Amino acid sequence: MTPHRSGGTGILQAKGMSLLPRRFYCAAPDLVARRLLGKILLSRTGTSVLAGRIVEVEAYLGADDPAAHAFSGATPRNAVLFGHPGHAYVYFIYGMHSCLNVSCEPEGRAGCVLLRALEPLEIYGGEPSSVEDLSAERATVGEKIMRRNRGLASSAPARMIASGPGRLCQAFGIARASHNGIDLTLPDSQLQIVKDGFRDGEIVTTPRIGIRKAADRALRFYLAGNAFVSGKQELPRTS
DNA sequence: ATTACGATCATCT
DNA sequence: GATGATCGTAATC
Repeated sequence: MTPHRSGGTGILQAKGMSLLPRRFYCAAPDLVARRLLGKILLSRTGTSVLAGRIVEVEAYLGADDPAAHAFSGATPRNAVLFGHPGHAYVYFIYGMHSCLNVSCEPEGRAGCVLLRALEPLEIYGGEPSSVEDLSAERATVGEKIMRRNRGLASSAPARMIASGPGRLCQAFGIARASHNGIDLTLPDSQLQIVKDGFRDGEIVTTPRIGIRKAADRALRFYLAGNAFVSGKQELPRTS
């Protein structure tokens, strides 16, 4: 049983998860990016909890990274990047898509991590009273909501839910107007990142996707072999 | 299987 | 007025 290669939607115990503290984010973006792999993004609304394991990220630096929004200095749009670490930076792009970043570095220094893909998870709040309790209705609510948010049929493969920065925002209902600037480290925050007992396997490093400037820098990171990473599937070698 | 393009808008030149 | 940290569909090989 290799958790990072789990082929489908997993069940997650709410117990045993702990909220990442501010200091987790107070470091260079490439370090924070690697450390975020395997952690869990939570969106808690009044009636539901959406959860996804972070399986793909990109680091964006500050003044020395031409591909970063912070490269040309602070503007109203990117102000969050220059504030305290551990906050959500949400921007709108291509006229259609929202993207979610997590700010890092101490206040005054810009830098962030773009979340590029999640493996959808189900949160189970209490002790399961039976196996049936887990496998039936309650255990599929989160994915149902994500599919509905994405306009996906129940027959669509699960990797269509959140394998891409725009997709994961749509699945979680994340937009700039409602989520930009949220502090991810507060116990009552709608958006949080937590750790559980998950251990990463191998991490793959590649150049970042879809950028023209600084396209050679290897600042994209993902969990090797994970089926929920964006882009075309890596086919297993047969020879 | 791979490539091309349209949608659609906040931000910056 | 152009561009982009994208995605889904259509066209082409």
